[in-house]
Amino acid sequence: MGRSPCCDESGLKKGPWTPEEDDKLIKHIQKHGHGSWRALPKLAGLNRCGKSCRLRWTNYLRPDIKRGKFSQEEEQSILNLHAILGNKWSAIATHLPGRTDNEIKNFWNTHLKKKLIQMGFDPMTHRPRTDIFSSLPHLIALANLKELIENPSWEDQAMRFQNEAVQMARLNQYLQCLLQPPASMAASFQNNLNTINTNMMLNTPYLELPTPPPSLANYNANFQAINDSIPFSHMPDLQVPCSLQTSLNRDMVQANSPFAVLNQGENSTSSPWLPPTISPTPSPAGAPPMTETSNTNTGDACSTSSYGGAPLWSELLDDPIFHEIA
DNA sequence: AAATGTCTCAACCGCAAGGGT
DNA sequence: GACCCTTGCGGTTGAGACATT
Repeated sequence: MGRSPCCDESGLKKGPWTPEEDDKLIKHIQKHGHGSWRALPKLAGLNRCGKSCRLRWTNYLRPDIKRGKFSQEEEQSILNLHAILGNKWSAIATHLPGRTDNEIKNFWNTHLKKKLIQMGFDPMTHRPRTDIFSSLPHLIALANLKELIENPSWEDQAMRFQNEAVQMARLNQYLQCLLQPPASMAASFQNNLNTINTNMMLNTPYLELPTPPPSLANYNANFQAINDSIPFSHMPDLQVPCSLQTSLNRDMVQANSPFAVLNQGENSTSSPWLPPTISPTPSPAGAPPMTETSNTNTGDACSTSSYGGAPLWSELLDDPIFHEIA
């Protein structure tokens, strides 16, 4: 495994290490320490560059390296630390005894990053992605709602999430239709989406929340099971059903909704995503929050009445265009 | 069973920081 | 201050393993 030699200008060997080379390196370091990495290869009788030796030692041969799968706790730690430190792999590694920065980086790139993306989170900021197309996972969750309600078994849900890619394509198509003329329909959809998101998020006594359909309790339990199966408890809102919509809206509310005042009243200084005492990595300047875009597009001023309306789950699901495509 | 696609992760590359002269 | 050398870090690559068709 590993990268193949790309050049051999200096006559030094590159590429995967043999057991003999490993043995030489280990014995030399055990006896003399690594000293100058540049000088080490000659002293150890290795036809390698010092850099290669250092990498092999620090990432693979060091005796205190813990190998094998990452535990749930380690995974959780990486997520938490990455939310604070960003791609500072060496800094993250210092908090995970026995794990190397390279190993953590690989684990992040192959597992954790994908998970976050699938759940609609920006892997760099750990915040919900706010442009409409990158929020498709949120919408997919909505698209799954009806079937989830009718089909509460875990196996079926798992199957459905595996088909996410197909549904994303369909939903994309659906959105394309909606965002084209007639503008009234697009505006209606966007308005519905805003309202759905807000209703799902604002678990607050200040608002009159819509009454959920009777089968929603099943749905909530199912969603909880899904959330429980994915170790993202560092994001507090993932503990509740419809977490994806919830988090999306938290962003929305914090940014510019009329309910920002309510939100600030509870926790005026710290981000809900990060520990309060540590400054997060600044988010890159990105697209404006969803509501800003949508409000501009639809002319909806985010009035209080629009947030206190009837439940709109069914309105989305009953949309004939959605069913025509899906 | 073979072909093809996808995933994993060890190892490489280039750059930057820090220290010495 | 300028230059050189060494070390460390983060991004990327690609062979091999594994899964799917």
